Amino acid sequence: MPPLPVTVDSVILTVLEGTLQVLLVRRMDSPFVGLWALPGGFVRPEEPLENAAIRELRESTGVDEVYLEQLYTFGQPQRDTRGRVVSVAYVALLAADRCPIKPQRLEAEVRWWPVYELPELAFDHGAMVEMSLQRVRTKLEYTTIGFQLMPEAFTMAQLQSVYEVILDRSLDKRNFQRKLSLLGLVEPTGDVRKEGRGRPAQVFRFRDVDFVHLRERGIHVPF
Amino acid sequence: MPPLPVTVDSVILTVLEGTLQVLLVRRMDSPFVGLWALPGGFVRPEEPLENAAIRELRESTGVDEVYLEQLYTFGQPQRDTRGRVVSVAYVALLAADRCPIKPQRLEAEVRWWPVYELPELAFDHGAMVEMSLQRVRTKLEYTTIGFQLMPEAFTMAQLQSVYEVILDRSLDKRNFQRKLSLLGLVEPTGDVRKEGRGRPAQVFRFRDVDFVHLRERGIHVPF
DNA sequence: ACTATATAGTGTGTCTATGACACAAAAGCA
DNA sequence: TGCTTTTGTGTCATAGACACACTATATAGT
Repeated sequence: MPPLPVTVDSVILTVLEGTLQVLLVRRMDSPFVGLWALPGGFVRPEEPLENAAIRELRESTGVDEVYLEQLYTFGQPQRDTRGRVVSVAYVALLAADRCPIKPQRLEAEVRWWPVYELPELAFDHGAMVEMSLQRVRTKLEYTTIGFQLMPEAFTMAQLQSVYEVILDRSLDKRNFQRKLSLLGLVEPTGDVRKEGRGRPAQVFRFRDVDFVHLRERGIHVPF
Repeated sequence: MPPLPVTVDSVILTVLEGTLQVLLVRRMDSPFVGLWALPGGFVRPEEPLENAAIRELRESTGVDEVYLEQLYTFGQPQRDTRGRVVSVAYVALLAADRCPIKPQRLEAEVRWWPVYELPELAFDHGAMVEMSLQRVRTKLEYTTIGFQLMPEAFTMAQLQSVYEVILDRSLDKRNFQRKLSLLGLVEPTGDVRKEGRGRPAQVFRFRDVDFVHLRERGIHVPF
């Protein structure tokens, strides 16, 4: 049976400027020249799939050591107009403060796009982004992946805002905090943070909590 | 970039004789000659991945039109000793009464194996089965995939037994029925079924309920 | 310094879901 | 007829979910 070209494509998400954003690169080659696409590329002969995703991630963002999860494999014969290519899609979550790519000008070749205002995407990359959003929203409810998007130290308001941005709805402050302290996932560092006006906020960090425990404890995190 | 051979492998599950069983085929060729493996094969050049899974399913069981879901893509370079092969794994759920393959003698080349008493498996197929069990157990809690394993008409005891077999624990009869009727997923056909001794049981069928509703309604089905 | 404004922090009450639990009804069999 | 097997049914106690409003502490402007 003839072998098939295999690529990886990564949906790299971050929360920046109060919205969920995805990293896109502008295509320089045919097909879809000039359109925006997910960063990705061919898998090398002796390279594990995940390593390929990590490599592409490093090439496009300069970062590794991020949360990375396989999303789905897209294999429709017509998804690439040049010929059949099978693509294994990954989702990566990146804390904004660890990311060297700044919110950029519209002319740039690599930039963050708010997921609710995406341009037309090449290939089936729109479907990949859609699926990644569903996955992240769902996992936000029974895992701690949300933490991947936070800096080491943060305030409750920041954390809640990340949840709200991803879930695309507002949450009740008191219920949010109650739940979180009930879970014992965070602890105060002792510091407070003054950000312009308003009462200073306590600063928290994450405690090392086993990722899996949440589901085992039957805990649901949409507040 | 050199292309890679791509295969699909299917974890085909059913509930038979009171246990969850998976369909395995005995390997005739190298490597792993004589070991048991998941049914699978190479993806054809113009064939969508899912179609390849359906084709293999039909070839090994004689059935199509089953619940089929992509599980994960396995791409470690060393997973096949002959050379690198990327495998897209699928999970299929098959109602026992729709399946022509009967529980078979040990010598057969294709047979059901109880998932808790598996032989050594070829390649990384053991990991695939493990992952499929986790997936199915999880989805049992917030979707209606369990229904895929039932015949059209069934009793409450049968339905509960399927849930118990998959979750590998016993459930409370009253709580199970309360939840189920609360969800409005089943309706009595009006018939009763006499099975040997004991009071006859009401027969139910599934109502057409949108698959997605369960999660939207925040419903949890572990009883 | 006083006031206006902005943000942080905190508790209660209601409702619904969950889980534990036991006995009567209807059939077959001896 | 009575013994066995399987079905069918309700309550209560507990925990989690959700809705909801005011006080505390800082800055900015006058």
